[in-house]
Amino acid sequence: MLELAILGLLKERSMHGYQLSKRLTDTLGGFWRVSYGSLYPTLRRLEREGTVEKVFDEQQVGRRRNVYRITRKGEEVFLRLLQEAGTETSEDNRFRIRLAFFKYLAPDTRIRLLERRRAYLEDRLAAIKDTLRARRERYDTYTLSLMEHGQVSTEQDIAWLDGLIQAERNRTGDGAERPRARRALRRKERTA
Amino acid sequence: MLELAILGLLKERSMHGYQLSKRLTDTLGGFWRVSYGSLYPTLRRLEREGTVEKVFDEQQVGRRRNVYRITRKGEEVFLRLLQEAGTETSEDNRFRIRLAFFKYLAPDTRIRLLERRRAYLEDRLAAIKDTLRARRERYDTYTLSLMEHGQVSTEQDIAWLDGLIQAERNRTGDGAERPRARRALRRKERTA
DNA sequence: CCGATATGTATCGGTCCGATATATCCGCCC
DNA sequence: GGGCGGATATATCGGACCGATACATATCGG
Repeated sequence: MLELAILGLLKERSMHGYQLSKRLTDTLGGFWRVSYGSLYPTLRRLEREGTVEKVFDEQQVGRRRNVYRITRKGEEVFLRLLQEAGTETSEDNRFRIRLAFFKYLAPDTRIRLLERRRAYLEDRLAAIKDTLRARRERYDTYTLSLMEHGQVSTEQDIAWLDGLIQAERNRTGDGAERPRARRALRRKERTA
Repeated sequence: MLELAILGLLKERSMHGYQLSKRLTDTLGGFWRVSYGSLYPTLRRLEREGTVEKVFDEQQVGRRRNVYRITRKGEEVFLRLLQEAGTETSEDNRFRIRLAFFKYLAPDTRIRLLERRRAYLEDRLAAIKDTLRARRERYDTYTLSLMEHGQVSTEQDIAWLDGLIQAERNRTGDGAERPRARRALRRKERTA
């Protein structure tokens, strides 16, 4: 995840670690605060792997800083990472990061990723509804409120995604192709 | 976090690892899927620390299972963990878990935690608004949509919290004490 | 000029994740 | 009855990421 974010930001312009952390914290609006304990080791790992490289600051005025630049290989890795989406818990944040770099993707890839995310959230929503329907009486007020809030939030996230998908379709001017109802991905059986 | 969740569930009734994971995944509605890679090692750690202990299944019919019971010390640790709230990123999930065990807290402690969480979200909201006001033109459509969605979601989370706080006040019948505007916690300067 | 704050890099221990291995039990269908 | 798929159950491994902290240097207000 961090790798994707770093490469994406360096694609815009070369930066050093501290700038990366600032930029990232801003964009994600507090949903993810990058930790130096992951950032600096990751930067060195990426350098070792050849996806980023140090920019030599000849004059070296002022404070010491390691400015990094993305390499050709890094660009390739970035585009590959950007397109593959998983179904893990951490995908919540990963999707946000992905979206922040959507401009680098082709419109149909964008739509594919948005619909994939939508299907995932539909799954989550169905799971919550199942639990609420089948075992509602088992939970206390607070847990219930938690689950109901989770349901509402998820519904609103889906609505937001629908807006993005619609905007994407309008942008391409492709209004003829009607969206098909997609089969849910990896539907979890919660009715055990 | 996992420690709090395990102790909380074991407080209700003794369980083995697999049951814990099921129960947890249900309650958190897909926002957090407990990994066995954390669950089993943590259970053993807790046993080592003496907050849980194995229940001896004398007959040992059927499949092998390790049933755990919470100890007296575990109860104490649980109540302590439940009350202390931080400001880390992981607090998003931690708060959800905390809320799931709110019934074990005194009403005024509940209100304190809810207001603390509210203040934290207000901070986050202010940070997002700051960024949007000061650097709106710097971001592309997708990043902007991301941040605006973050804003809306946070606002709705706050409204949800307000509902919970209000319900709590009504429950105690203490309608006389008017809520004071709380100073925000650790307000981040984003206007650099 | 001094102290507080911001900038900048680095490391440590620890928690948690995701994948995978292994084994047993149960229901079902042929 | 025999076998097969799926649910139950525990365990481990490498790695990602976190939170705290240390340690510098620059900047700015008073």
